[in-house]
Amino acid sequence: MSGSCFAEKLSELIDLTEVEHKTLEKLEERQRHVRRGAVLQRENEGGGELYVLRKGLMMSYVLLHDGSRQILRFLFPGDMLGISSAVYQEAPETLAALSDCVVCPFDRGVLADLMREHPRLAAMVLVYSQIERVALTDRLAALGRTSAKARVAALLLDLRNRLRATDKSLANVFSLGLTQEEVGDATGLTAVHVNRMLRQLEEEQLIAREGGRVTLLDERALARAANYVNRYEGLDLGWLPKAG
Amino acid sequence: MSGSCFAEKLSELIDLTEVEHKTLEKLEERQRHVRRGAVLQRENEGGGELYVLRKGLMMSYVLLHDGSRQILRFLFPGDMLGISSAVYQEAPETLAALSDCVVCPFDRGVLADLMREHPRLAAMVLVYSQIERVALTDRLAALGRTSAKARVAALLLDLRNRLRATDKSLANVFSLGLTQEEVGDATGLTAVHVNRMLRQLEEEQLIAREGGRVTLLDERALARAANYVNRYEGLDLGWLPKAG
DNA sequence: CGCACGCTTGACTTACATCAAAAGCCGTGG
DNA sequence: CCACGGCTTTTGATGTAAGTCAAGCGTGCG
Repeated sequence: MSGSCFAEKLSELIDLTEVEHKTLEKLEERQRHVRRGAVLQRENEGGGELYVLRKGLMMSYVLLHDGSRQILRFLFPGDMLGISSAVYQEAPETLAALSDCVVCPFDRGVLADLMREHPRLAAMVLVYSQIERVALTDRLAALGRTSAKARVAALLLDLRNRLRATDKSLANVFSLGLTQEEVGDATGLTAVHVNRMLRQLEEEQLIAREGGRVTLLDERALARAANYVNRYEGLDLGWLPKAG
Repeated sequence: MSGSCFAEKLSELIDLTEVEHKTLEKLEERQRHVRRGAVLQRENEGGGELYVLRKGLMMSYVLLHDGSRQILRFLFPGDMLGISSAVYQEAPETLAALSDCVVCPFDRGVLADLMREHPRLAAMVLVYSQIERVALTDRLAALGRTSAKARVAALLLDLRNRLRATDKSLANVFSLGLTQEEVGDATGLTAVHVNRMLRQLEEEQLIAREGGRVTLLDERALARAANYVNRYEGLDLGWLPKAG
């Protein structure tokens, strides 16, 4: 087992060579602990570093002029953070920790080195950036065209699926680790309405709740109600450049 | 001037070498004409090819179970299309032409070659994919947290700015080339409500309209109302691998 | 010419927001 | 160990932005 979280994630899709492993370990040489609630990078500030998230749950969000917040994405162990901020002089989004986290900061130059020396890894960075793109378009469609209930259901399904990516043993029960306010900021709803939607899902026997833990009782029906597609399946990587 | 649309777009950000130019021309060796309304690639179908859009206006969209449509993105000359579809066995989105278009199809293998032999171009593909990512998150925030009027205003501003990227002479007047239904499908609104918002923007002297042409009368106020940020500025490319 | 499609406008409905208040829960300090 | 203050969660009453339905109009095109 490698010392790199990112490598571990890549290993699910391709077989890494020894050299590739070594290269990826360079991304995670340094470590930094981030307290729950702390901000790793603030919107409109410069000097964006890149990170690999090693442990914990984070989110990225933007604030609008009226003070409202839109959560753009939840971040899980193995995810690479701050690529978009690295491309801009000023970060387009804030990165904040939802639980105590461990991140590995690395320099943009290291990414450049990686792209120069390891085309296949460069291609994989592009692949993940496309997976994320598709996840964003799914959410865009959800916000633009689906009901409040569907959006909440989709969020529950997606969180569970992404948690499961790091913890295979995870079944239908999990603690979502978000306040209803945060669920609202992710789905474009108010906390009050999120509460009502959760209760409705509960009444319809689609989920159960007790003390912050959620159980998905009827995953099939939930996915139907949410227009949900699991985007972590169905990839095609046959075209990648050869290793080495 | 190069024969490649994509190269032309890249040239705005970096100075391409002779060899890089040659490489990019390979992406646009073949040409295909696409009629207004025609579909280049359909959601959930396989065999996704990649394209560079050379001429015209296209869009990508998804259809939901209830038949409603969410337009994800408008595509302009110089844009690379179908990267996300190339990563999946089945295309996650439909590509359709809003006007008569010319596209240049190329194989995923060509992209792999490019990434292997030209790290700097590979990095630029990643950069554009991040610019697009940020554009999507801006739209996500708009759909989740802003009013109908703001969303319509943001769409008008963005269309004008992106049109101007291909035609520098474009000022404040342009024909948007979209039906109000399409504007609605992009902003998560109904055609009827789009109409009302346009009229309101007109009444407030923010825009003027006549026969499909729109004039932005007060760009500053419009941007403020829309929470709009132009994402085609403020890039930082100092970290790119060296050419060659 | 006439038909289809897009635009416009009005009347009415509805999903979600807002406002408000009470009750649980959780860490902190006396 | 308990009391307190500050978050969350929950629920009800009311408001409103945007959707739905419907009809009339202009216009380009077969």
